[in-house]
Amino acid sequence: MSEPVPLAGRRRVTPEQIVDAAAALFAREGYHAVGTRHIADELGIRGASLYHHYRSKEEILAAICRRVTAEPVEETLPLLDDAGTPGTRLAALVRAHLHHLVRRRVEFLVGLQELAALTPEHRAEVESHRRHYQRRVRDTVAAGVRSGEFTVDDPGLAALALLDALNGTARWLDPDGPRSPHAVADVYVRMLVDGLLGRQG
Amino acid sequence: MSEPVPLAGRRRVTPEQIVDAAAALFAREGYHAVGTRHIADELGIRGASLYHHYRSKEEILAAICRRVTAEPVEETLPLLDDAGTPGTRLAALVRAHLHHLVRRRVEFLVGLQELAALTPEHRAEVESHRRHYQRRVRDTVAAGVRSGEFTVDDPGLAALALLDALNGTARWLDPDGPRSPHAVADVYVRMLVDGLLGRQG
DNA sequence: GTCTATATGCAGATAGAC
DNA sequence: GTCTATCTGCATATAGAC
Repeated sequence: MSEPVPLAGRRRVTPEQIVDAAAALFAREGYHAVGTRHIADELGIRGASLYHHYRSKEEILAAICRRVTAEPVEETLPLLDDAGTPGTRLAALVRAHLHHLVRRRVEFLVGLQELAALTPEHRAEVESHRRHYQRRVRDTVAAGVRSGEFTVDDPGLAALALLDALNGTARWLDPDGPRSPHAVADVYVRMLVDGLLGRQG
Repeated sequence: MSEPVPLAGRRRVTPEQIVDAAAALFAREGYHAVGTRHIADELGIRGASLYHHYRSKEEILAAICRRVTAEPVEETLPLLDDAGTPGTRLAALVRAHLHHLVRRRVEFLVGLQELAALTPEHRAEVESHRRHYQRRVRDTVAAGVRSGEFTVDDPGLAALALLDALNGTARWLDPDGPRSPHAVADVYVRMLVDGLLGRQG
């Protein structure tokens, strides 16, 4: 998130600040509803100045999406290679996944909703990362089924349901709300790993 | 869905056909990415002719959203008033909810993603229906907890997780794919009602 | 109920000064 | 690295003929 963005005044901006400001606007109003001038206003610069940092508005969107698809693969997925049973490893993934969703909430919403606005190349990149993530979760669920730790019928569907439940939190989980993300994570581990996946013991 | 829409040629259209065509386009490309001419092209009429049926593009969007928020409240929610335990009633709701998602798939995706494009009045209407639906599910979960049928810690979070898992299917469930919606519903009832909610017995 | 023609405004993007 | 000025095109919506 870098730092808070001023509302007006002439200044120098970084590519990071542009991505932050654009992500917040895209998440709230939608990519196509937000003009380049709108992004620039938020940063206190003129629309033309954006093009010194990015070659097009779509490149800004792609930067947002890249941030939010590469990170989980690089930072969260390795938890599935740690020691422990599939159940303990997936419990760790659930917590880390929710942590990531809170940290990158607006970027995540943009990446989820604005896929259609990406060029085919950029979209393919995002979808490839997402499929990879989903496949690793599914394989871990399947390992737990084989070892007898889980009791689901279809590891593929279970992985989809688990990830959809996790990702859905981005729409309503408020870090400053009554339920802290940490408390939600505790409940979700029980509901999803113990409940949905049917962890025994 | 009424009937298939021709690709070109001069014809008379109904408000239903406009909504169908617009919903498909909005779901695929996003509300703001689709022009009124684009919708008209799909129907084989001119852009101006749309304004005989709807006063604005946003009214078309509102009609799509109304269709997909009123229906579940009127058709699916009554299942929670039937006889049976909270578990059997929620199992029926899961099946009906998935059935609705398949039948109104594109409209549902639009209603989920384009809330920000609605006028405040139309958005309030949609959100009110949605909150009502969620509240009824939560209350039924809570009833099951009180009766000892379910074992979740937080009925509110459980309802959210359950609905997020259900709604997520709209993004990937393909009626013509390898898993039939009916088969998916069977698995989801087991995972969500027996698993996530911890139904005993 | 659809058409042609058009009003009006803003979109993304570029050129070149400072 | 940001600015002013501007290009070009398409957006939503309306007026009035058929």
